[in-house]
Amino acid sequence: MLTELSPLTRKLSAFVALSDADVATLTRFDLRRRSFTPGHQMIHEGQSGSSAFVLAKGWAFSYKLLPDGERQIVGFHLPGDFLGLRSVLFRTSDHSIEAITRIEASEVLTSDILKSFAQAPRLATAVLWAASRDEAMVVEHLVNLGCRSAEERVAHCLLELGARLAHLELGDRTGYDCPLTQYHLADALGLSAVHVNRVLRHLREERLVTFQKGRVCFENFRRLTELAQFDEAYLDQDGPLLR
Amino acid sequence: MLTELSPLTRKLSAFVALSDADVATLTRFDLRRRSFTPGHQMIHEGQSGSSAFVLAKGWAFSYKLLPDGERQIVGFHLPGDFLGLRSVLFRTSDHSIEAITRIEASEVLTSDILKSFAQAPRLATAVLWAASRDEAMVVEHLVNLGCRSAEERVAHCLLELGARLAHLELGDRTGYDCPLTQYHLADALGLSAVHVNRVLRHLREERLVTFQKGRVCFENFRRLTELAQFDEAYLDQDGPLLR
DNA sequence: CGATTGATTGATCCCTATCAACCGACGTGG
DNA sequence: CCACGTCGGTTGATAGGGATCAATCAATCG
Repeated sequence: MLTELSPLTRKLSAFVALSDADVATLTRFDLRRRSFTPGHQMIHEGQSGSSAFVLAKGWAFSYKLLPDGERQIVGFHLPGDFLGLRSVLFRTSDHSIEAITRIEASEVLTSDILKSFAQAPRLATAVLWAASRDEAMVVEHLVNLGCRSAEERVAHCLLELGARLAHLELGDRTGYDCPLTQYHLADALGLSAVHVNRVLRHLREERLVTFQKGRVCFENFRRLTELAQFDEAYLDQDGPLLR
Repeated sequence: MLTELSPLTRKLSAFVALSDADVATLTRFDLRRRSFTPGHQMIHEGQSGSSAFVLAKGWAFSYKLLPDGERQIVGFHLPGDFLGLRSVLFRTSDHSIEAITRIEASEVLTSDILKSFAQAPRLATAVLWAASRDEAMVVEHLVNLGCRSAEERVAHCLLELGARLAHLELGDRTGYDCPLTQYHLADALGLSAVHVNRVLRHLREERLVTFQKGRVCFENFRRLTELAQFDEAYLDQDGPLLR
């Protein structure tokens, strides 16, 4: 059965045991299927009245631009992720989201979300949980920038993506396909692209990871995890709180 | 009337128009009043079964510790803030919270929260909104570390605290009382305490801000805002989405 | 085929960490 | 009441990590 559920349903089920009615409501989130080409701006900072999306296939990233042109990538988004929830709750979006690969996603209207909360309180809890999990990822990202060296940051980022993809069965401990450029990594990690390149070379020379031609290969998962002080606790919370 | 409402109620009212029943439910969050002394650990990372708090008076901060002893301060908390919501939703806390000043707070049990969601769906939406606002602050913090220089970071941090305190009428454009040490700033901004000191001296010499003896004084609010590229949009969202 | 995008490497510079020392304020205990 | 330890703030000297500037190269593409 699980294979027939949408990625979002699967994700939320990990938190609360959803009733059939809840699942039905969620299923309604999955109509209005759309697809986007690489580079498409799905959500614009400052835009009001934008809707949210549930990512079904492909990679995206959310970011903020500063007046001086600097770009900070806040996070990368993978299938199952809820995109632009904040843009809907606040009426005007405080960040932008861009497609990296070709993307398939379901558009979710503000009214869908608010109505479903009124009808299905368990679902509201589940969405709050999912939002909290996203916040936990941003927090870990913050720790990454605040406490770690360039090398540790790159390692941590590659490991986090690996762990998230593994949950989706899109990768394993040997590696995964990764459509990011070194510029993406640089803007996510607060480094220059030139330095990201050097760091990747060093990690390769140390036989820890390689990231070439769209593929990340873990050469020494153990040592890499130690180097990055990577602890995936923040990614998979232990089972349903609400039964 | 507003003055009789708890800080949390006031905050959530800014988003959804709460019914009397909702307000009553929230009022129940405000029993179990407790107080803590400076330095008290209100929430421990890794601890399970901890409860959440609504901060009524005083300052606190949440942080994460890395295995190597580095500390990243994730955010500072002011009256009205919901502390440890994530610790409750995930069963085990992924961060710690420590009191900076003497604190008064109301303890909120997990069961209170979950029950209230079932009874008052609007309230669930309001809490989700509040959580999203917190996430927006973490995101801005991330941008701070990723894109700004030491000087800009310090300026931005002092401005953000000023704006938040102004909303609470605990400060204005001239300045505010600030119980932070330079070590707090350092750990929040990914800098060394020594460097924070130098930056503060420089900002003082440039007649932009002073931070001495527990008081922040804005000397040139305009120029400081420009320097920090500070835009308070992420702090106050425009009025109720749900009426 | 020229143009663009992403990866790569080298040289140089500067911002910030680190180490070290010192000061004043405060609290505590002999 | 003074000695002492601690904590927060301050300043100086030095070192290093990462930015910046510049050039080259491979792959892709209209």
